[in-house]
Amino acid sequence: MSKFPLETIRHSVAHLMAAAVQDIYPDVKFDIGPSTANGFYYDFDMAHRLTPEDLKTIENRMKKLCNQKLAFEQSEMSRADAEQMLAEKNQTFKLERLADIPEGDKITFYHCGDFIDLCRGPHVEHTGQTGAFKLLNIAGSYFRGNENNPMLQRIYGTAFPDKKALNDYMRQVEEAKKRDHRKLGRELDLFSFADSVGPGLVLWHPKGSLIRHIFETFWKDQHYRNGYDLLNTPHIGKSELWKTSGHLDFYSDAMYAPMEIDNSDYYTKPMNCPFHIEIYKSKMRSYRELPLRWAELGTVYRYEKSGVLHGLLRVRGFTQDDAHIICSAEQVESEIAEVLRFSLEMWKAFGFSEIKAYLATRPPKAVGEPERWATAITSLEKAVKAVGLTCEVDEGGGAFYGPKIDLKIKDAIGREWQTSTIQFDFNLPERFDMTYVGDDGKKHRPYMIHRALLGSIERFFGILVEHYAGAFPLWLAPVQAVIMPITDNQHKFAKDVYNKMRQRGLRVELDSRSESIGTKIKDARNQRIQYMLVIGEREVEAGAVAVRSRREGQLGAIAIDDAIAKLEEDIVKKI
RNA sequence: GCCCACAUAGCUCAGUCGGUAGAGCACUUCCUUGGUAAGGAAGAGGUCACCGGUUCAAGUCCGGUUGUGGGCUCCA
Repeated sequence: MSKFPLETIRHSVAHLMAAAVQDIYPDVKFDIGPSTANGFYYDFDMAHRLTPEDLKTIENRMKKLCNQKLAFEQSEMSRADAEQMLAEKNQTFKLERLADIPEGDKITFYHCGDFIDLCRGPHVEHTGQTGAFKLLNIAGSYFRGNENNPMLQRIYGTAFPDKKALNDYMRQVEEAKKRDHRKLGRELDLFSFADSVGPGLVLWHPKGSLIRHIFETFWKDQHYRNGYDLLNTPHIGKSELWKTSGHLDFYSDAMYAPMEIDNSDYYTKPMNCPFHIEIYKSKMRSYRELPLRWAELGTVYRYEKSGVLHGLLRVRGFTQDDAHIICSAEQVESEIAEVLRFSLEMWKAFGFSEIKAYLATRPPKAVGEPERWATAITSLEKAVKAVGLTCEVDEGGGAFYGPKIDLKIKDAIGREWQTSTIQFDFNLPERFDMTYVGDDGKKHRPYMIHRALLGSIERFFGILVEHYAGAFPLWLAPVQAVIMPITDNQHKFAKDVYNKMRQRGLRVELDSRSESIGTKIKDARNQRIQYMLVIGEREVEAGAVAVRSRREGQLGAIAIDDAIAKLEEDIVKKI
């Protein structure tokens, strides 16, 4: 064990890496090199374009510096001296960073061999104490994260107190790679993309479509039971609709170009809200109708920048599990609480129970009366407390049109995903002049809440694949059982079992290939099939199947009806 | 969109110094009829992402385009 905190080790290794880079590329200009949740990085600017092979070279140089046990020494400097030194070294990025340090704060440098860095520390004592480290990859990164600034070269790495901890981490990274939904999507034949169709446009294969169908049906059913009504709206709408909604003014960069039909411009929808609002406006509304809870699995298209597309997690055509709640001021609080309760219930059904809330409040530039914001934020806070969620507050982080709560869920290997969002909208009710008649006979402006629980079906599906590592619980599995006759003599019996199970609505396959039972088992395992039903001479005689379960292993011969009952029980229990 | 890398059979990948394409798995056919993670043989499968350039000759070198990956930025 090291006597230094992990962040100190990682930050020191970042310096060590910078020292090695300076040795090899003397013209390098430095930006910053902090520790991160999983390691560290350092940003450089230099003439040489780094390649993956360079990482080995840099790593070797780092190891040499480790052996020299060079001390990390702190020194303090006046602002003027610091400026002069950095200017002499032509460290322009460091000069800007120096200017960020508030007047009156101490200005400290750390020396390590020939490398000097503006840094508040702390560091380990010498380069022999830097633990076990590894450089991982090279990336581009804008100075200060601003795309108008020059792009720097970033090297990511990680470090741990000892070799074992590093190896454990690398194994965990491997595990995450094994679960990658893009890899599993191909192996399990769930979905694909085609160059000829276009980037970010998902092709759902039969098995992926089946899983999707199963949870969409569940979603619709749950919504109906929980007081929602279901809507269907078109995929395109006229420009005047998007002008009224403000999308053309504020969001057109992310919209697909219009198509002209009968002298009107039609746009594919980037959001469902305007259509739901038009349904609201199709007749005069009374306070007696409120709250309205309208849900739709609405497919939208957005022009996401090419560099951000990522498997199913970031696409250009996707289906939001959208809903809009239109209600009066008095109803806001209970409606929000109900949405949160419903979200948690939904996530639990899909095997997620660790959930955190993030509340975002009024930004400097915002629409809507301050009292409305205050009401909304108070009701969000109360609702989070009522369901017992831990909550972080992002002051001023809300959208200009209203405050929001986002939920983050933790998956099977501890990664957090931002999924559900519950947002107030003080903008669209104004723009579309939504009203209802109150008990006073006067027109009132309703509150409008957007919410998506799963986020997008595509993204949710990707998360689900990685959460279960492709081994879906029985109620979601596209294939619940494979029936495997050992020889051709059992084919007729196997076919009967297959028909019987299929008639019961079980999703079964019959593997009648002329392959060994070992091969059939191997293939079914690779497909993450939960139940393998082997039929040999003995089973035919007994009217049974030899059950092998993904979770429970060999269960021996079980009578057909009992096996069916067992599967049906698992489906109900959602395991 | 920006930086860097990559693109060879359905998949995973070889392909040396520029000389006209390879393996394993998958697929098809035949043999095999077996007891819980790979039985055997044969066959078919390629505009080496696309467009252009250099060259007697390009999968290989150069430029562009498209797509993918790792990041950045973005996600009112």
